[in-house]
Amino acid sequence: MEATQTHPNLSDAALEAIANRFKLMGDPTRIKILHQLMGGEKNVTDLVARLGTTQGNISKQLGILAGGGLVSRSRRGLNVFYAIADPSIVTLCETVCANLESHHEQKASSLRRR
Amino acid sequence: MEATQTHPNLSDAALEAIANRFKLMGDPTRIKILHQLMGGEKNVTDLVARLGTTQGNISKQLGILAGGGLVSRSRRGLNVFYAIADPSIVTLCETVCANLESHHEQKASSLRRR
DNA sequence: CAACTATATTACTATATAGTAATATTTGAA
DNA sequence: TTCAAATATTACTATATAGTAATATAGTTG
Repeated sequence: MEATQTHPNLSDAALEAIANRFKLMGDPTRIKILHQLMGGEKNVTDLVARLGTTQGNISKQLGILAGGGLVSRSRRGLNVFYAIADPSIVTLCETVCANLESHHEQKASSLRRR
Repeated sequence: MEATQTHPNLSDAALEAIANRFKLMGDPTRIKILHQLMGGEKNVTDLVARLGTTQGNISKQLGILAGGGLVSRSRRGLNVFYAIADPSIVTLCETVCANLESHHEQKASSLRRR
């Protein structure tokens, strides 16, 4: 017998759900939206002003994020405010971030080579 | 003055790097490969047997993962063994996993509605 | 109501890429 | 060498989707 596994054994369906979550976060515009929302809820116009793309595209990407349950939507008058619906998003970004930072020196030195 | 921010302020380049990491993990086949590698290093033939796709595709996806620094490659004789090069991958999957699980009851009950 | 603002949707284009089949390369053994 | 096994690469197809421009819808105000 081997040592007990330290990682969960996941079904294909579970793995596909996981991949889908990452996919939602795997687009620059959507990550930038999420990053803005980490500073608090924002309406569409605000996001359009902060990011460099069209209103239609922001609405579209927000729709995709909302569809995946990553952000919540709440209308107040003319405005629709979006907010991060799942705090684990922040954790995920922090984890990746920490990792990218720790590879910086390494990457810089590899660029220095030759 | 507002309270100090609890989230990092990231450059566009950093956000794009983060998105790229998520993108690499945002494909079912690649996540399944990573999941297999969580059980220990595997060679290509082994992965082909475990997952349902062609050898060429597995090699291709492994190349993409290796290019992104997510897996390492080491040849031993005729075999090439791949292993997870970045333990944070496991953390990321666990974080998503925990979250999907906590939404199960909720999702099930919403299906039950009507 | 009409006019206006904010957001969503539609139709479209262009691009990226997952998957496949076939072939090439690499390595070890006879 | 020649052969066989394992892996990588190439050329291709089909599909998904990010982005855009234009239009539609929803809500507000006069």
